[in-house]
Amino acid sequence: MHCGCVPSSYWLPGLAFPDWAYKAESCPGSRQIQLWHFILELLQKEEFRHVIAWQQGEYGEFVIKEPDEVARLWGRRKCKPQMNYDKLSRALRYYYNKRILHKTKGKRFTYKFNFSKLVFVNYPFWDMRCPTQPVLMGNNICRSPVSPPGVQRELLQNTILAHKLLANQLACRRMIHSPLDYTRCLDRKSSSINRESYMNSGCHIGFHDGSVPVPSPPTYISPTRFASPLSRSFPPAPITALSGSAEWQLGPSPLSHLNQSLLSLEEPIQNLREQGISSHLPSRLFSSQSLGQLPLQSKEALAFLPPLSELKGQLEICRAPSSVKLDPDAELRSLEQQNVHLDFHGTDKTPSSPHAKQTSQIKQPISSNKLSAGSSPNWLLKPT
DNA sequence: ATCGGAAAGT
DNA sequence: ACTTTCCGAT
Repeated sequence: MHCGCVPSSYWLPGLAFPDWAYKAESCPGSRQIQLWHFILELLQKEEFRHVIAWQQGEYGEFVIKEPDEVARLWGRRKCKPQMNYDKLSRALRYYYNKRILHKTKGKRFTYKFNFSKLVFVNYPFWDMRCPTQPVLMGNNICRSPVSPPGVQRELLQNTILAHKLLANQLACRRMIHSPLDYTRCLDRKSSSINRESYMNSGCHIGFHDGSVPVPSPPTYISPTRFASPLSRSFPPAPITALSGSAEWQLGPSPLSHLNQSLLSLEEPIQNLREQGISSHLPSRLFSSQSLGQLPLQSKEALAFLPPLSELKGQLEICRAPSSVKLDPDAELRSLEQQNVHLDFHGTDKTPSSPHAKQTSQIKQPISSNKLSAGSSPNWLLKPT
């Protein structure tokens, strides 16, 4: 990776890293690559399979097959010729407390990523096709016939966390910029976007089509409040509701945060429906109650988000003033009372009436539980 | 091999 | 902050 501070994220087939993860030594001002980025990078490349590889069957677990070689590669990258596995492993051990990695006890040179942490701060969209090799989801989110046999809990959790992240990002409308804005800011400094903060934001969301790397992701959501990849607190700050002028303070619990993020998503989604451009939108918001034994609060409600291809439009709508007022308390109560299930297939071909209240979306439970444990959810299928 | 304290480096 | 370096303990 060169280091001309290029706008694009670094795109490998299936995995994007934020730019700052690829700072080269000669690029002043940007960050050094971190070891776990480097590890992920190696894991992603075929040519290092014999050196380091994902452990089949255990999501996020990897084996360092040739410790000395990995250390050598790491030392080369960091210009530390004296690097060895003893030192490298010390660095890995520092990740334990940061919840980035943990050791798989009893297995030599085997570690495991805590992806649930990583995902929602850095990798918002993971493909669910390959349980052991996380892949960025993109435009194909609605195209691929994705129905992993027995979706692993962590993957599902990651996806949910990713949705949390995006929900929160959507809620932070003032932090969202279009790629157009960004292109402009590359050419001139007159843009309102601070380029440096953009580059350091650490969370560029983009597309890839599933088979070839996309040179330039068409959509960015950035900068985010999650500038630090390891920022402890999620969410770190109050979000701003999209709907009205009222600022919703985050409650103390993740549940209330999530509900608020969910609620703030409802209106833009509803608006999209009313404009008849909702082909990819979820027809329901759902709660993880329908998701089996996820290690999540059972009442956590989630928004099934549209593909990124519609995000921009959605964001435009986010900026539009709203006539509909949300009542957070009432919505929260409603969510708690209702066991709302997700209807994966039901495309809302018929746009809701322009005067429909968005509360109607979440007050209609779907009878079948389509994400019960053990089933093969096809919630990434494009509704046609 | 693995762990984690300590200190020093960037 | 994130290692790198060193090292005694397990």
